[in-house]
Amino acid sequence: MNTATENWIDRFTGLMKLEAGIRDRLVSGSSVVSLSKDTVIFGPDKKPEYLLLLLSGTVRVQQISESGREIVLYRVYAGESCVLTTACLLAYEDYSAEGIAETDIVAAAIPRSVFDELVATSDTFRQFVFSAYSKRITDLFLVIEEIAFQRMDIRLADKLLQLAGDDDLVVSTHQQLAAELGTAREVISRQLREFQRRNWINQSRGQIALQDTSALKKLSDTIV
Amino acid sequence: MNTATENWIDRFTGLMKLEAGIRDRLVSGSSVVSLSKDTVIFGPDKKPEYLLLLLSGTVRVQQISESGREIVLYRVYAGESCVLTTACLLAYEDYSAEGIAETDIVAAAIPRSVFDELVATSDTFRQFVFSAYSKRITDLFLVIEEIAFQRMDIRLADKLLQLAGDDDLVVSTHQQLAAELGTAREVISRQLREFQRRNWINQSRGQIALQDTSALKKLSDTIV
DNA sequence: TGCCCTTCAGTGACGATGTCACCAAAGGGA
DNA sequence: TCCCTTTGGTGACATCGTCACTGAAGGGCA
Repeated sequence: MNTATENWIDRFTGLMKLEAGIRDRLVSGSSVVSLSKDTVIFGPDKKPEYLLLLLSGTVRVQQISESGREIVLYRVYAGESCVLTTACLLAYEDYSAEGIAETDIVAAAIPRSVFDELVATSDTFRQFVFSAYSKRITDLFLVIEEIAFQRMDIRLADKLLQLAGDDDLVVSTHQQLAAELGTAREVISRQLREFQRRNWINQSRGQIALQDTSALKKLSDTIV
Repeated sequence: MNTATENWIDRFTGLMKLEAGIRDRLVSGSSVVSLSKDTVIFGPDKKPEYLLLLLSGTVRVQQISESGREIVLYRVYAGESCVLTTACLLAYEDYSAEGIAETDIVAAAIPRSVFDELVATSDTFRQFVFSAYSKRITDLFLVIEEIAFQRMDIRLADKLLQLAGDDDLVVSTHQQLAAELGTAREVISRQLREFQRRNWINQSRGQIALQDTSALKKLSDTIV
């Protein structure tokens, strides 16, 4: 194990202050794993056995309804933990959500037993875990509020800005954007056509170039 | 403290097997409180300071958007815990949800420090807490799926059956039902008129008598 | 008892969103 | 080059959300 992976703990702000003994236990009790893009990390047919702390890459957590429609619940970025899987570890009932590696990822995998031990012995670790829960649950509340009350044009403008890289380019099909927002492709196509008409974006097959991010930002900040 | 309140722990299936010492600590470190109907237990302006274990009554957890529209996220019933407030205790950021006593309630209140201590020292208690998290999070996933993908008539039929007492009577205004489902009063009024036309219900001011629960049940079981 | 006032429910019109059926264009592979 | 899959476009229509307004029900009070 090289220095880089030994020091992965420092990438997590909540863990930097971990007591030395606990820190060693965390390193010795976990392993650094690599997973390739599109790997299903957990899902209805795949119970998670580890708590993942993401060192690089992103994980997309989404839900698929019986009718086949999808919605993205949240994303886990590097430096964050896939903490809701700990709830899933206990498997109160079937988890209808699934987590997918959106890129190639590297993560520290903590087995259930070590997780348990650390929660019991370290205040700092416990604080880290509950704080991560808090963030996720708050995210879910925001998703509910958005779906229930927000207009689709505002949600789409917001999502485009979120997904755009530094080059103001969103690489995604209309269908994928529809799944992000839990709506139908046609709705996305219509909205994008309107954005295009206003010269806010420039569409081409499978990607959208943002031309006027300030206009999109203004729309996404609209309070209805 | 009388026998009834000393033995409240037995009302929680997850706590019945608690180790004797832990059990004593839980009883001595917490207090049984009574709160009257409509008390705001936690909310944007009121951080929770205790984990509540509900002995009797129900708590409604809802969210209010900036535009004033409401949606009910979930309910906590007797024998369950208001566990998401533990995440709120750490207050990652502002909690936009609020918890309201829907009836007069009696609950065991566990201070943060005791909660922390118990999570650290008892496997059983820790299991209880994470299991409760799991249930709540699963509930939130179901709410998201419903809002995003389910037809309103199906959701309303389902909600009427949930809210009806043994006498098949739902005491609620159209406005309150709209808040339950995160929609507008007019939508509820129109749906109820349709249910009435089919003789499934009988409306009067502020209450709805269910006439044909099997028809409502059949509708609510519809898979789209 | 009669009046007032608040709350609750009904309604039409219309815009926004979701669904369905179908078509057309783009691009990759044989 | 030709197919075939993926992607995106479109009209028609149903459902849902919003707005403005009306009227009915019931409680309080003189």
